[in-house]
Amino acid sequence: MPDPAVIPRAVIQRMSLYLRQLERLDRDGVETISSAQLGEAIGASSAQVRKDLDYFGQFGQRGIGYNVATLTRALRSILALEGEWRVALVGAGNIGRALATARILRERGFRIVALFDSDPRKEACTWAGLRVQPMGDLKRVCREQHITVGIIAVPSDAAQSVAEQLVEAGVRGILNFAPVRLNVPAGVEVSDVDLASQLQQLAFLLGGRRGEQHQSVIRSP
Amino acid sequence: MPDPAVIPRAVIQRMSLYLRQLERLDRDGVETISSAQLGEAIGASSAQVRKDLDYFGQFGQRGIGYNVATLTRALRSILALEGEWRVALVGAGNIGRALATARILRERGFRIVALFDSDPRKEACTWAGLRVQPMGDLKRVCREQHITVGIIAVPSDAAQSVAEQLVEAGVRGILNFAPVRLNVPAGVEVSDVDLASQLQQLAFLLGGRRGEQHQSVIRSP
DNA sequence: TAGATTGTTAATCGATTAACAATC
DNA sequence: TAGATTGTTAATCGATTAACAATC
Repeated sequence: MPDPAVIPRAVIQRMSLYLRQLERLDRDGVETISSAQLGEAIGASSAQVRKDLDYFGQFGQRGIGYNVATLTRALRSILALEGEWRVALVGAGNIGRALATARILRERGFRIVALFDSDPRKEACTWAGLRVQPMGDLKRVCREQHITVGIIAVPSDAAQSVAEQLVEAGVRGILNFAPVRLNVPAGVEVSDVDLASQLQQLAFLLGGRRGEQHQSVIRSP
Repeated sequence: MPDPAVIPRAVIQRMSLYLRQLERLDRDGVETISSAQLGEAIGASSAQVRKDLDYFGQFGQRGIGYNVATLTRALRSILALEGEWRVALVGAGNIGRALATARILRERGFRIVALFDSDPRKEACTWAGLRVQPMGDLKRVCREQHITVGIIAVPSDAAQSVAEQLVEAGVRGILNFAPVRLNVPAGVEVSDVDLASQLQQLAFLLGGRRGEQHQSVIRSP
């Protein structure tokens, strides 16, 4: 088992994918799975799976594989997903509404418990049973509600300020939809969702191909 | 200049971040930028910036730096962003509506030109001037409209089928919001948006810290 | 026992950083 | 010229894969 202090981001990312797969298997009543099968499901090699798990301990039985229920519980514990994370969502725009209404986050352990927007006209809105609150209340509400995760879904030029207010309010993890790099103090974690960047990467991979009529630039191979 | 056939995904990702920064600088009237400044802006080293650009050619002037306008145009061309990519959005749910209504994608070169949903009741809807169309029309419309990129915003169990229909309709790049791994033929590129996974990674990084009262699991250091 | 599969080390592969000659 | 900064190679670092003894 390697030094647990230095676990690569890529490993953590795969851990969450393993967990998702394991939860599915568990629901389907599968009892045992091998590293080869688990890897196959998420697009990794069996060696990769075993190495990843090795960062955290020994979970399998030689000759047999891994017990799905046991490993599921272990990964939930490792990823700190026992219990529920309480989330504040800032920005009552299109994305904000989609996230507040969607149940996928709740099902995976993240519960949005407060909405904020700087526009007073938005305060009339109630989404998924939550009233949109003014930014001035952010600090107090986050403290009262024991909120430790924030989602930033505001325009780019407001994002840094919102990040600072969230950190000031005790938030330690931020999911950021604004296409800017946030400056946060050490100990605060930021994860960016950058859809335009992802689409641009797709564009590169597709090269000049955009339908016969509209072809314009073709990368040399 | 290294072999251009094998460009790491990480390089492409940074290229799109460089471009975003350059577009901002260009708008602000900045004429020249060094690799150190450009790296600083996106959180990379100057060597990294120079190495990344080196995959595609020579764009700078020794002793001076890079001309912002020139480099911006070069990156747009490299990322195949001259002109507009035509996009089909499948799934008229929360996320679908947010994406259809948001203008950020359009501003960055991606135009949603058709919406689809399998639920006939959704066909009454018109978002951002686009009527929701039945899945049966997907193939015909994608062909007619020269659509080469698709966005999947449907429930997990429908995602693979939608992917297949999109590929069948000529789509070559897919942005996938469903938390499943899509199987697509070679030559089709998939980019996943997995918000729950991103939040779970944050949860791990935050360890057991979830507000004093609610602390439950703490990872050993 | 024989076959299967883990845990773990060593080898390989790839990506980042350091360094510096070229040159504006 | 002197200072700055690129383009590019070599050195370092880190992550993935291969291999295999341990063992169910």
